Amino acid sequence: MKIATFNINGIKARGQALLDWLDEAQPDVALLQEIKTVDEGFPAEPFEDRGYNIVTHGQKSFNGVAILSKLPLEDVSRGLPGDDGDGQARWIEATVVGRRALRICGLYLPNGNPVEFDADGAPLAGGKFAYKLGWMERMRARAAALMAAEEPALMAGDYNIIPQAEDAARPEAWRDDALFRPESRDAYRRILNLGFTEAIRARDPAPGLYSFWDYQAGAWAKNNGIRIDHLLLTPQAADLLTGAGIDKQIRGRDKPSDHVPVWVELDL
DNA sequence: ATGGCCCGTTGCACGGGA
Repeated sequence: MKIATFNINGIKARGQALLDWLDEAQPDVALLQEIKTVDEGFPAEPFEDRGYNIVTHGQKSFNGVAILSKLPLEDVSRGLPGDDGDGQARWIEATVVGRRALRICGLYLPNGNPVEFDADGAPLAGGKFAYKLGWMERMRARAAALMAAEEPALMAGDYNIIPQAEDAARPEAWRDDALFRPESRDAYRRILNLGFTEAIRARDPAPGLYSFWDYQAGAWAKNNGIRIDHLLLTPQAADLLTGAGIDKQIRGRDKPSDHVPVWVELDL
């Protein structure tokens, strides 16, 4: 089973590019981020024509996540638990059943910029950096529950986290950015350290693997990229891992997203 | 060396992204 994550930066602007990639890559499951539409605005027909079931958790203009799956999706859950007042659509879960069941979480982790602190040196309450860190603590709680279930599960999406310096072409340029700040990377590692396997690094420890290139300043032409889209697997899912990759070539096409798809193959 | 983009909005500049 091939499972991919792809921040498409707007389903309305990226529909055809997404269809082209689906036709080539043939993922069984695609986790989408930044659909940037309400649920009713998702253009479902061409995806359903290709045999995909679709579940969405959208909102107007910003954010929004979705799951496309050639297998039936069961027990769909929308929103990250832990804050009923959080109106941002950044988390969706479902179970897909192949030879055995796999719980899948699609996520769009907050960017977190600008990084702001109060007079005591704590992340400024109400600010975007504090929202990011709070969201990650809520995610850690959900991740711990997945781990405790001792079943095949994965959490994949746009993490907006550069895990290590080798995940950026120019790490010094990101030093004070919310994607690379020590607080952000520590929060990511607290999740990882629950026992998850990050698929790309598990398969290929080489530096220079990226999943995002900014639209500005010729970043793609210079290969000035960062790796911020990740797939984290529980041990029971990691045992099934047979392949992982990044579809980098997508970034060189007309009207691309600034992210590219990242995928795993699981033997189930 | 520097700066360069793109998406959605009941838009016509701006917020948000990373």
